[in-house]
Amino acid sequence: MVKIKTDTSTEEKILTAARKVFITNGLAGARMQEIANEAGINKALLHYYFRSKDKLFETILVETMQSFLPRVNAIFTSDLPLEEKIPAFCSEYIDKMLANPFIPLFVVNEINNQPDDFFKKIWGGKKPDVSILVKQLDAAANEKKIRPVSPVQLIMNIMSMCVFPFVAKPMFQRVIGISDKQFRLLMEERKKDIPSFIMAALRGS
Amino acid sequence: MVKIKTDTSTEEKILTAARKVFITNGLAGARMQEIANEAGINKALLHYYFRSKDKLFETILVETMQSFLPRVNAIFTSDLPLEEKIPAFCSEYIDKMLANPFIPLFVVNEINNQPDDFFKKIWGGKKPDVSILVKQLDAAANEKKIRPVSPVQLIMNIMSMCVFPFVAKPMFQRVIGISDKQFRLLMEERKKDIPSFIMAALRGS
DNA sequence: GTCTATAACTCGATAGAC
DNA sequence: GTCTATCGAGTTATAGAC
Repeated sequence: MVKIKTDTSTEEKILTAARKVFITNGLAGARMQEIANEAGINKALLHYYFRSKDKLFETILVETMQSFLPRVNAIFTSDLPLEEKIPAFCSEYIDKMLANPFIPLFVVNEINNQPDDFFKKIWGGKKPDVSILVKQLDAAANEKKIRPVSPVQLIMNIMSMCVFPFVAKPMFQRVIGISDKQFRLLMEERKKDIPSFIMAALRGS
Repeated sequence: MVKIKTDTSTEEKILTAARKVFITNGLAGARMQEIANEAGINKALLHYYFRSKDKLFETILVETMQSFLPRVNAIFTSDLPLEEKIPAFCSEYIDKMLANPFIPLFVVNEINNQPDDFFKKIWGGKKPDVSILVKQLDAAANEKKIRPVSPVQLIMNIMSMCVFPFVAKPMFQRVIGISDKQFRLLMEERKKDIPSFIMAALRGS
């Protein structure tokens, strides 16, 4: 009789615990002991399942990113018109981060610690294709639908407005004095506010 | 004869070294040995001047923020008109980060690790006053100079666009394929591009 | 104040019983 | 597969000579 894999297998318990600890503390800050406690097992078992701390970390990292990027990338490189693509992108991105609020900081740290390793693991050699967006912006500018705009600056602006509030959440919460719940509502609003802000900037003078 | 304090006193050497190591590696990633090497002294002296690693770190943190915030805050809470305030804010902010490119990531990590401690040390109880900006936006909207806009969303947008590119620099560099020098030029451009992007969004439909 | 030497401790990893 | 016990490398911190 084949053993049915359950969500509470030891391996799953370890992964769940490791996800939590690595994502909140980073690689250097995480402790194997803490992961073991969180999983309700002992340190030795961690090494039995995943040879080393580094290997366990890499597992979490790759798994996390692969749950995050594909859909966002698909929207970004699609041929949806700008007025649909930008809202779709923001909405998908913000939803993913609302569901996994610690990932942005985690990723930002990895990006800065081991950039080449990181992108090799995530993109596997080929990077996101921005050429479609560039063509769209050119075309829209030619038709006078928007003013001419640097694609690079635009990409930076969109990503910044979507991601940064999550990375700096504790600061914004203290400046404007809001709870976690209110923060979530604010981010929900931003799924619409960011696109309309951007479209206004693109059309404006 | 009174000893003149020079920039190369042992204490200064330690602070310079600690700044570099802590800012690039964070508290957990930093090694006292590395700081000692960087300063050209031995580990014992670090403890002689600053009792512990934590104390040394706190010194760096507070010093860093106090070199960073006052001018930015002054602009933010000034009564400059919007068309001047926003460019001044972006310009000052980006200049500071160009001069200290690792600070944004450093700060973002501190914000997330010990938010209450952090803001107590930095703001000492009172937080930045956003009321002036709120009034300015209201007034401008009443005079039909800009469309009505949520101050909170606007503040998030401005800060995000200024800070996030520094935090995610390695990613942007790889996506658009640029060197450190080109990145710097891009950020110089943004000192103008962000304000014009924002003003266009504020005026637009 | 500055150094060398080393104590005290943290933490990842392994050995070996069950 | 899972546990207890422990090793050993790496680090912070201190003792004590100069």
